[in-house]
Amino acid sequence: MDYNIVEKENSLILKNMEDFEPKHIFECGQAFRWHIEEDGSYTAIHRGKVVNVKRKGEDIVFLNTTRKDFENIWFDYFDLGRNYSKIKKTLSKDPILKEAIKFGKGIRILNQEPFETTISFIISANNQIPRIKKSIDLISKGFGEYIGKFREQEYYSFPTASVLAKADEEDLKEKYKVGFRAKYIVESSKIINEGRVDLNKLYELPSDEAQEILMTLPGVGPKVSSCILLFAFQKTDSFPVDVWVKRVMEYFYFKKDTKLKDISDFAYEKFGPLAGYAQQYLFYYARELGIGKNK
DNA sequence: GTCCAGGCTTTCC
DNA sequence: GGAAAGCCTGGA
Repeated sequence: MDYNIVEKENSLILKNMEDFEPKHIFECGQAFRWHIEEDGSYTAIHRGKVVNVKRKGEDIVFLNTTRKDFENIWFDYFDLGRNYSKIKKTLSKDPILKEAIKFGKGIRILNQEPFETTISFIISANNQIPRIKKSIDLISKGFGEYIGKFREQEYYSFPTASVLAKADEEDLKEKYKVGFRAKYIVESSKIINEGRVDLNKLYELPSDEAQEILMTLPGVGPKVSSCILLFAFQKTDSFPVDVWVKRVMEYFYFKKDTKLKDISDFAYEKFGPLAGYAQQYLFYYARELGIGKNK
């Protein structure tokens, strides 16, 4: 995408950023490692760096970073090489997506780290967002490395597979609040650490083959693997169906109770390689409006 | 092979 | 008391 970047003392400013809304990006459920500040800005952590982003009029302001880190890390993380106006234009041909996009027009799909994303979405199963965030923060603090402070808040990296492979299940369960998912976390970390599943290989594979491999990990089923594919591997044809997406799809498209597999098949037929983006707009829309909750 | 019920930790509403 | 970004197991 084309954008104008301006450097000031300790900040970078991206001028006229229409397709970038920090609230939409961080609160559309794709990421858990962010902190909302009192001024409404968001502080995120990725690849050992901490950045703060905020909308200011037509611009987006990045704090606590450098031009070099922006180019090497944040450009990719925020998916700035992609033209979201074009994606939204295509999806808006569908009247329901058109409405959904109005609510989440500043959504971008982040490119997150594979291992962290895998464990995070194992934790997400049958769980609630505040608690998911809490567990991930505790795990980072307990097993990760100290990175630095920003506005009195300390930030830690997410641990590696070799570290989590040695974690104690009872500890994870009780002190880190992951409950029954503890054994999935340790077992999956072991499998990845020993190279029985090579996450880096998944970038090159088509979505269905990559999904099959991910689903050999304990705690990883259809929904969790779809999230990992979409949020870490840029498999944008992946369409995770959670309770919210199920509700919103049934409410608008099917008008009846529908099986998860039928919903994701339908979405792939309808949206093809843009299915993943469609899912994010629909998810945000459904949650913001509480669609289908009282039926 | 597919489908489905029940169980799972704990928090939040 | 029920639901929560579901998965696993066992049985039909």
